[in-house]
Amino acid sequence: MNIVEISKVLSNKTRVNILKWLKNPAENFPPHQDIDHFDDGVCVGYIQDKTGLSQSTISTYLNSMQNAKLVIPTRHGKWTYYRRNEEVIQGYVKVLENEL
Amino acid sequence: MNIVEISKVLSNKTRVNILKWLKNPAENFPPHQDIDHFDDGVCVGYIQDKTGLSQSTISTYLNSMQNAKLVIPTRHGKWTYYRRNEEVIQGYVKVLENEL
DNA sequence: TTTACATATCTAGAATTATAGATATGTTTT
DNA sequence: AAAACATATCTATAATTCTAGATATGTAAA
Repeated sequence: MNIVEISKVLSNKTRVNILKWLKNPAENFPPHQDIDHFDDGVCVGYIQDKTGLSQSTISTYLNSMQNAKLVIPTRHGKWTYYRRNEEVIQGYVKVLENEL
Repeated sequence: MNIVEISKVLSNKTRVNILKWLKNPAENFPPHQDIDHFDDGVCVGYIQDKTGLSQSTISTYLNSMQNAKLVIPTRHGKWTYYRRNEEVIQGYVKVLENEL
């Protein structure tokens, strides 16, 4: 749980939005075809479409979010699905509450 | 209350430390001479000494923290004292709790 | 009213982050 | 096995942040 590293992730509007969108995938993304639920999160392509940024940029963003343990990737066939890591996200808020 | 702007402040170890130190000035800084309490916070010089960074850097940091409304400056003679803005700090944690 | 002092602002170079095109990797389909 | 597809990584440039020295401003002391 690294305040500085997580704050760096949150210091970008798009990355904050991605986290928010992932709270409610069904509301923010089209349904997946190969998988009829969002249990493992949302595929990179949908996230990219929603942001309008390039594929490599979004992949880089998701990688930094994964390094900070804010999201968890799961591979299904050729897709990678990302979902929130609620434990870490809530833990971060708690740490701020206590330490900040 | 801007998540991105405040996160930028928190994405630097020194700035996070300054906020933490200001929670308990009497424990983290020497007593002031012109003022015998810490009601208005801590003067820039003490903060600078504690960090070991240059005067201009600390002044810049404090300015960014003030812009984000995380700290409140008060001038006494030739000194400027900075204290935490608890309302905004707690408010930020609440916003994260709800929105993130 | 100079001088000294505390802090703020200006300026500039170094370091980091943002962003995307090109390419690589792994998977599925044909 | 080749082609198509989704994502990751590499490479490079633009933009931003970091940091400090120099300078300016405001206040107090001599």
